[in-house]
Amino acid sequence: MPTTQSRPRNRAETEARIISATGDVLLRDGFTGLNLKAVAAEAGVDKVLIYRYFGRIDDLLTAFGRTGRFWPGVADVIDPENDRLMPSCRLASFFDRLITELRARPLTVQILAMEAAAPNPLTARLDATREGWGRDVAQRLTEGNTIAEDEYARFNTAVTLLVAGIQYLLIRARNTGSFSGLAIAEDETWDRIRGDLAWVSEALFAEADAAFHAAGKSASR
Amino acid sequence: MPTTQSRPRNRAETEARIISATGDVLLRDGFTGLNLKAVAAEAGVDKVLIYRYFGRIDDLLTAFGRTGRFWPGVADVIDPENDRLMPSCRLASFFDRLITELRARPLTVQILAMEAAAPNPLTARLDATREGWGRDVAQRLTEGNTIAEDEYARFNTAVTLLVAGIQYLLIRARNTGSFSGLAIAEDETWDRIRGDLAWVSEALFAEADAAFHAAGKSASR
DNA sequence: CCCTTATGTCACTCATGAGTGACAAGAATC
DNA sequence: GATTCTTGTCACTCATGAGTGACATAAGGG
Repeated sequence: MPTTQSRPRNRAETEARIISATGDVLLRDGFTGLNLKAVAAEAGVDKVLIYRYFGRIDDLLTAFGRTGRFWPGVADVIDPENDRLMPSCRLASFFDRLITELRARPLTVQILAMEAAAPNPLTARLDATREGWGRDVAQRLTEGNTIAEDEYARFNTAVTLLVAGIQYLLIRARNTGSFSGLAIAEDETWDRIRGDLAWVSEALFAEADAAFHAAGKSASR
Repeated sequence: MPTTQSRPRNRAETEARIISATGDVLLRDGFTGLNLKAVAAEAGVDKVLIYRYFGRIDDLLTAFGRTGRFWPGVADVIDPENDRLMPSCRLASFFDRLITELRARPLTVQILAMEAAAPNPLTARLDATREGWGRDVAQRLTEGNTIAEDEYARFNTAVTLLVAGIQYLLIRARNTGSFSGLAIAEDETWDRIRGDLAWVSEALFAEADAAFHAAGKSASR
């Protein structure tokens, strides 16, 4: 509970405190504990200022959504050597990086959980950011390789389902230690998942890898 | 709003009405709209009776959880011809049936969404039901086939992730029309997903299928 | 130094939902 | 028919969170 006595008047700083407090509350109490009173208390600021500066609570969420880059960028999840890797390695590296990025963003996982419960202005922001992300990623993962049209669609579905599965397990890991026998709260489990996904990637891309080799490009990382 | 005038006094029926109303509210308004007042109104019954007959709201959820078989049984998701099918077909049939079963249970999907938001007595029930389900299913899918120890673990992770992905997409489909380009609210999309998962199953089980053929068993459905 | 405005504080209303106590009226029992 | 228990109704309290109006004071401009 920060002192409210000696702080000089400063709208910009107060706004920043409110935004920051929003993230802190979300992180600490989850989206179920996110409300104006809690944010005001966390920021050491009167409720009224939130209304004055941001409008209603939805607008605060919108403003909060604008401040952070919650979703990892395409560059963050694509291997820097992507172009030289064979398809399965590209995909394995993508899963590896996606897991790392999302596990490093507990706030993002909270927003994902929020989104799963019910969409709102904040999750809409995340949704918009993610718009096209899937397509861009898929493009980076497959570009330069000869993959048949229908195979591409199947590949897309498979990757989407696996990405969805990763998100879901991360959401569940906030509250649950074990999912279907996987200790999803443990780092070691996620290391194992990374490894297993590398195997899945190979299985999914067996043909594409063969074609890649036949084309005489370099194959391993 | 049912009439409260002429209904004869009957505790058993009233309890049944309350339980039933719980499911109706959950289905209609989602778990965010589930509260005592709404349940009482839906049942056309006074709030007090819920306290009297069930105790607090958590106990109502527990009672509600006891009444229904929300999670599909192992037999519902395993092909009747499972033993004669090759591994990839077993898995494909499992995905097919799981999707069918879960899509036919909107209430279950609501409870899954609840569980993702925050565990409670009702979701605990679902969780307990599901306890061992994954193991049993995996056993049925692989029994009689020679699968190496480490390959089994990888297989397990892959299936868990895909099942998690299916659950997540179903949860999201309550509120969102499109996820990563997939129109998850449409029946046709789910038909396509079933087909694509059959392909994924083949890719994951290529080796096991080969071993199955080598053992001279019948191969197709 | 005074006045205006922006910043911050306080004290409320309104709505909602959990939970409780007291009372009214059937239904069975004697 | 009077008594008693159960079922159902009504009228509240308590807690919480959204949202608003009125006031106080710091800061800067004239």
